[in-house]
Amino acid sequence: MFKGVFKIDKKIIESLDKAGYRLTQPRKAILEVMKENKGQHLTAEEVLLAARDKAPNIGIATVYRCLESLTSMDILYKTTFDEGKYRYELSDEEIHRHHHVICPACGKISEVEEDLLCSLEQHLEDQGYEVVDHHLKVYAYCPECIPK
Amino acid sequence: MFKGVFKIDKKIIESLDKAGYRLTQPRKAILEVMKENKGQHLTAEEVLLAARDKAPNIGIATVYRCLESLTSMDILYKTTFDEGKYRYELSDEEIHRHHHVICPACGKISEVEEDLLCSLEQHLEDQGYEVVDHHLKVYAYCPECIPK
DNA sequence: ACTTCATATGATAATGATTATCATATGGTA
DNA sequence: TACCATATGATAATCATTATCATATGAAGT
Ligand SMILES: [Mn+2]
Ligand SMILES: [Mn+2]
Ligand SMILES: [Zn+2]
Ligand SMILES: [Zn+2]
Repeated sequence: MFKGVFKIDKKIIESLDKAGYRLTQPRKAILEVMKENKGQHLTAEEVLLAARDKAPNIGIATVYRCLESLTSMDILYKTTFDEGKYRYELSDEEIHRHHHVICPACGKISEVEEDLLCSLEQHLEDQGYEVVDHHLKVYAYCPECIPK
Repeated sequence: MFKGVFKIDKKIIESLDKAGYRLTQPRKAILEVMKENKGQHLTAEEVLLAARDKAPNIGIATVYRCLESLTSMDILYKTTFDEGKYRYELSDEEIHRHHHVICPACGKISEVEEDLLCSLEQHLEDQGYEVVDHHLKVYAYCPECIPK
């Protein structure tokens, strides 16, 4: 098993191990970057720049590959705010993915931790679906931007 | 005002006129294509191919421009199913945008017309937000794909 | 119908994000 | 410490979308 690992959650280390991934320098750097930026939504380019402080030779291809595999094991969330590129953030601990509220005026992104989709999910289950995940973006003027 | 226009909803024609857009052959072709494919989600490329039957010389740049302006006046919805490209469909008549249910097994996309986000929207309004729109994708095994 | 001209178009180049390739490096195991 | 499958970094390739620009075309007015 991996040794000499600090800064990174044991649970994540175990997931990597279980999936047969090595804990390489680039992966360690990226995981640290994502942890240090909890609550933010970073592009691959932003991750690359931040990760270079920890692993100076890391390349963009590695960043993409790593973000992709971490996403596939639910360690990261991959989202888009319709800018033509993806953004990544550390997954929630809980089962339910949080929602995003985007202000059309100032562009600020807020998070909604509450699920509040029960009626929708119940509706689907009544029809024989089995819900596994969801992505909800709400466009809403934030309190500071409400047009008077 | 425009004359000799069949096949396209009067409401849409009026929106175009109000916004100062001309009713050109390419725009007519694209609107017809979108209407003929109601309920489907088309890529720019797919729209191009279908529109060529009606306007043989239409180019991809025009398709992108047109889809963009129609989206900006809410005649079309622009969505993505995380394939690295956008898809377009004719807007709903009602105020509320429908939701998408994507089956992780077969990839089928179903639509949910019911809103069912009342509690979520109420929650936001209680905090001073003013909701204007939302995009909801639910990932759910469809009845045919429920793993036994 | 004919003229006008601002808007729209089509061909094509440019951009930007992501993915593929491949020779080299490295992590975990024995 | 040696081994070798996995991972990496440099770089080219791909693919969707946007920008450019010379030409065409709608709507309005005659
Ligand atoms: Mn978030
Ligand atoms: Mn739809
Ligand atoms: Zn705001
Ligand atoms: Zn299915």
